[in-house]
Amino acid sequence: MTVRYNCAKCNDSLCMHKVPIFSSLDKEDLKKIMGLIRHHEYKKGDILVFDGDPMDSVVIINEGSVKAYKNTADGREQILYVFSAGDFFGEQNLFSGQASTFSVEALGTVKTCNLSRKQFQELLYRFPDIAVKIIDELGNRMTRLENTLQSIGVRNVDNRIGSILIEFAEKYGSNNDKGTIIHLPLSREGIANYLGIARETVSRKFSQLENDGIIHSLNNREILILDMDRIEALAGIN
Amino acid sequence: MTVRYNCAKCNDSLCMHKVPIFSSLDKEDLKKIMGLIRHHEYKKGDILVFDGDPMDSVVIINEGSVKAYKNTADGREQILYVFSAGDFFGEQNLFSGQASTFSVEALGTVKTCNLSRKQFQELLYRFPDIAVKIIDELGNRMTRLENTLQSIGVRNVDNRIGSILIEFAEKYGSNNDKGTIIHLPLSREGIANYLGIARETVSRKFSQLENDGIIHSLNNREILILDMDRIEALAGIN
DNA sequence: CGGACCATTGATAATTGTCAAAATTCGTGG
DNA sequence: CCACGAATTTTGACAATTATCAATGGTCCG
Repeated sequence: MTVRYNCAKCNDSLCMHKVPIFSSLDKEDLKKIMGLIRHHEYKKGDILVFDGDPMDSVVIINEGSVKAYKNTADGREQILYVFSAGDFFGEQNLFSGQASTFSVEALGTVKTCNLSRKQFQELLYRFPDIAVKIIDELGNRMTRLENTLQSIGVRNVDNRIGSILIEFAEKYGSNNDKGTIIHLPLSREGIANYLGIARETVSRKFSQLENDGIIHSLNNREILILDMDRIEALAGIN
Repeated sequence: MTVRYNCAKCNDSLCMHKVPIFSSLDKEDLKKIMGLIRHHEYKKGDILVFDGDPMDSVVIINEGSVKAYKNTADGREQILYVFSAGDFFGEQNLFSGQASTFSVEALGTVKTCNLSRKQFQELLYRFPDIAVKIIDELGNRMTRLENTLQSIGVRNVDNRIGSILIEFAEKYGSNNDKGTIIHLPLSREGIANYLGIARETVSRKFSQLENDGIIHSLNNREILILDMDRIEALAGIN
């Protein structure tokens, strides 16, 4: 289920390098930290953390992506974040030692770098810049969460669909002579659970966009954005 | 509109004392910080910060409460937080120097302690404990935001009404031989904008709860919870 | 006391959720 | 590489919920 592995890329400092919170450190310092890291590999569907589990380490995504979500008693799922390479989680409960407030599941093959809580704390005291970077990153994440909350709270379904397409285009899109191809990290159901709507509604809205010539669905995981301007209009000015 | 005032309570260190992020400092350090603080007073309806304004200071609520919210282009409002005494905001943009990502409005008479961004940064480097406290507090706030997101995303309106009553009971409630009296910080419209539903729906749900003998509305800003168990059942187990 | 503001109620319409079935896509094994 | 079964997605019909509009009633504060 979870596999320890030796990451060649990590050994030459590359993996940590692309993690923003460590970006201010020099090669020497990075090497020291490197020794503290435990690598793990997960495959699609593996659960990295269960909501309510004690968190004893900070997990940095090195490759692949994961969803962080909460379940209601009756089984409905709300996705809070989609984390990709360079993102981290588990820092919330770093000092209080509280249990995780969400579950985390691999959306495909995922490689992580794990630092124990204690080691991470020591780093914070040794390198004050890291603490500052973390506050900064938490601020960014909070801003994203606030935007999602606004989106679900007051914006209509068309707006939300538009917004998620723009978000995914920026994170998972590649340009092409026809438009932008997005490799979706989530299934239709995942998108629905991210936007707080029903799976079928996502299908219907996508079909409608396809009829209007705004997008073209290549397969279940890839869509081509033909008219980004109209997607932006759909999302509403943010 | 905004008044500078001299806070007797602050001068004997009490105001800072109840701010969690400064709680680890001793009296001497507190006194030094005290000198850096600028006090402001606002009255109901005053806007402390506009969404998009540059933020040059961290604001700590000393008395009263405020709402932090975002507006869509068509004027709909989503309330993100209700901050009360001891809470702070403006730290998100501390290092990046970014503009505020929400507006903040006084819900009644509000007194604040303001620290300039530069002064606050210096404090962080001088007292590493403060940085740790802030990361901790940001973690808490994020957890609250995640819960709100889940609530609006997947929980039905009854659940949300139950949840907000519990939240307000904890923060603004006082016990009584009949039950718990809540002094609501928000109007019906405010509650609606916090829960992502229409004003009229809040009225209807409250009326229904009153008919069922679960609550009793004393006036526009005070309700008496008669049966907390059934409120908890309404909210669903969290 | 009066006027402004806020809250409630009713009727209706619009949107989305739910359930069921068909169609498509995906992945595995031959 | 194809075929098959499983999983996912799409579509349709209908029901349920909530938003909206409009009018009335209540509350607060000078």
